[in-house]
Amino acid sequence: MGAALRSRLAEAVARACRAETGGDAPTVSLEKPRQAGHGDLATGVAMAAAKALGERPGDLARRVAARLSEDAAARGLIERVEVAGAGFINLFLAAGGLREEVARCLREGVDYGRLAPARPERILIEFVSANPTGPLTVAHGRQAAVGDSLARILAHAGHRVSTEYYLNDAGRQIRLLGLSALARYREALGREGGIPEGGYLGGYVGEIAEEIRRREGDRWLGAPADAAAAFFAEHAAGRIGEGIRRDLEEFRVRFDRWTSEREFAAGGAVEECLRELRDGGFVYEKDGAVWFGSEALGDDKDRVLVKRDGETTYFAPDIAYHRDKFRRGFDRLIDLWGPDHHGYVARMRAAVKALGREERSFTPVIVQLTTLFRGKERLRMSTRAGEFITLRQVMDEVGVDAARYFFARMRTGSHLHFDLELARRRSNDNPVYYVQYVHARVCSIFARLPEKAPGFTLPPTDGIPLDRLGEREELDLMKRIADFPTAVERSAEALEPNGICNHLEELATAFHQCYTRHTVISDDPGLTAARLALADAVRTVVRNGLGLLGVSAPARM
RNA sequence: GCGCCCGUAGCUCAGCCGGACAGAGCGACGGAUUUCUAAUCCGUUGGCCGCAGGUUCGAAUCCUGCCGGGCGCGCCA
Repeated sequence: MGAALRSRLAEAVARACRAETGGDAPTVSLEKPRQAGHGDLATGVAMAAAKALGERPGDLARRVAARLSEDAAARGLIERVEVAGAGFINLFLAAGGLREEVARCLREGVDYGRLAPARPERILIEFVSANPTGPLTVAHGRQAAVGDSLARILAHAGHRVSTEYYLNDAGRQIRLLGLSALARYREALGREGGIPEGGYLGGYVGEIAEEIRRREGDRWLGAPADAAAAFFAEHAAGRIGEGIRRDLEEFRVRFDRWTSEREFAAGGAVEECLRELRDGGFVYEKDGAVWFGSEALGDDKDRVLVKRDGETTYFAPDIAYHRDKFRRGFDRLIDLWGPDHHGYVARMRAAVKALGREERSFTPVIVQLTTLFRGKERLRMSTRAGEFITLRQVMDEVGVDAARYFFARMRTGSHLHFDLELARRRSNDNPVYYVQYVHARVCSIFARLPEKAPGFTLPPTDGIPLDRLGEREELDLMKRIADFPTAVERSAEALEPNGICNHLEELATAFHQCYTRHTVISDDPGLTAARLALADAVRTVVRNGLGLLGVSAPARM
C-alpha cells in the first residue's frame, strides 16, 4: 500500500528543506505546473521559507534542490531537479519510479489507491434521510450519489466508514400523509374527501389509497377517525419506505443501517438526551415550552425542543439521534443535507458542543439543488403540488451509470444543471462514456490478443520489461496512473467526489491519445507485454475509480 | 434586514490548503480510419476569472465592501 508517489516526493522535499533551513518543517505542496517545461511537479516552498530566513529565494531553492538530488530516497523517483523563476523547484519524474508505480498498480489491483492514513477515523455518514411521505426526488438522488460515493472514497482512503439513513417516520408530516391517503380513499368510495391543509397531493397517495380499498373494501369508512388516520399513516409510510429502499438499492446505494425515528424515540433516548442537556444547564422553560440555549453556543437564537402541546420538535429527537451516533463510537459524523437545511447547521453545531463533543467531529455538508433540463427546456418542479421528477424516472431515462456520474461530477456546493438529454446521449459529449470507453477498449485489446498474436503468453508481472515503456504518451499515462492515490486522498479530504471524475477524465484523455498513436499488440513480444501491462494498469485505475462512484466498468460498449 | 451558497470562454463546468503566459468538454469551422471498438484522435476559434479595494515578492485562489442569482431565517420537517 504505502504512500502515494506524490506524498513520498513531498516528504523528500520537506526533508531537504528542513536540512537547509534548520529544523522548520514546512508543509510542502507539490503541484502540477501548467506549463510542460516546468517539470512534472513543482513547489514554491523555498520562496515561502526564504522570507522567514531573510534569504534570497533563488539561493535557498538551489540549495534545497542540490540536497534533494543527493537524497537517496528521492534519486530513484526523480530524474532531475531544476530551479526556475523566482525560486520554484521543479521536479522531473524518473521513468523508473513511474514504472515501479505501474507494477504496484498491477500487484495491488482492486486495492490500488487505497491509503493508510496516520490516524484512521471511524466515520458515520448520514445521507438522504428523506421523510417517507413521497418518492425520492432528483434532489435526493444527488444526495444519494454523493453520499454513497463519499462513503466509498473515505473507505478507500483508509477510514472505517458506516452509512446510515434516518427514517423520519413519526410526527406531523406522517399524520398529514395518513390524512391525505384517507381523504383519497373516501373520495374513491364516493364520499367527501377533504385533503388537509398542507397535505400531500401527489398521485402516489391516491394509488396507496386505492390499494387499501381493493384489499380492505370500505371498512375504514365507519372506523373511528383516529384509528383510520393511524392505519392510513402507517400503511402509507411503510409503502413509501419500501419504494425508497428499492430505488436506492437499484441506484447502488447501500446503507449499513436504517434508523426509524419512531423506534428510536420509543426506546426513551430522547428523554435521556433531554435530561443530559438539562443537567448540563443548556435547557430552560419559557412560555410553556422547553428551550435549548443554542444562542450562547453560536446559533442565531434559542430553539424549542418540546412544544407547548407536549410534543417534541424535529430538533429534539435529532439531537438525541446524533448523541446516539457519537455514543456508538464514531469519531466523526458527516451529515449530507439539502440547501433548505443550511439554517439548521448552527443549531446542530450548538447541540454537538452541548453534548461535549469537539466541533470538528461534526461535518454538515450541504448538497446543492439540481435543476433538470431536457435539452434547453427547464423542467419545473413543485413538491407541494406533487409535481416533481423522481429519482426513479431519472434512473429509467438515463440509466444508473450516467445518473450517478453526473451527480458526482460537479462540486457538491454548486447548483447542478442536469441535462437528461445529454446524460442519455451515447456520444463523445457524454463524459461517462468517455471514461467507460477506456475500460472497454482495454478489455477489447485483451480479447483480441489470441487472434492477433497467436501463441503469445503474458509473463508474470515481475517478468514484464516495463523499461520498454518510454514514449511520451506512455510516460504521460504512467503519471496519471501514479496520481490516482493522490486523487483519492484529495477527494476524501475535501469530501468532494468530483475529484475522482476529474482524474478519470484526464486519465481517459491520456489513454485515448496513447491508444491512437501506439499499437499495443505488435511483433515484439517484450514491447507487447509492457504495453499490455500498462493498458491493464489503466484498466485497473478506471475500474477502481468508477467503483468509487458506483459506476460500472463495462467490458464492451 | 440578517445568514449561507454560487458568479471563470457562446453553453456546461474544472482549477480555489496563493505561485510562473487561465484549463477541459460541448458548440462552430477544418482534418485523421489497410492498424487492438471513430462512444476515438489532431488542429483552428473563443476569456477585463461579476466589480472595486486590501494582504503578499506573487491573487481566479485569502480578506473587506458592492452588484447579480439561489436558498434559509416557524412552538414546520
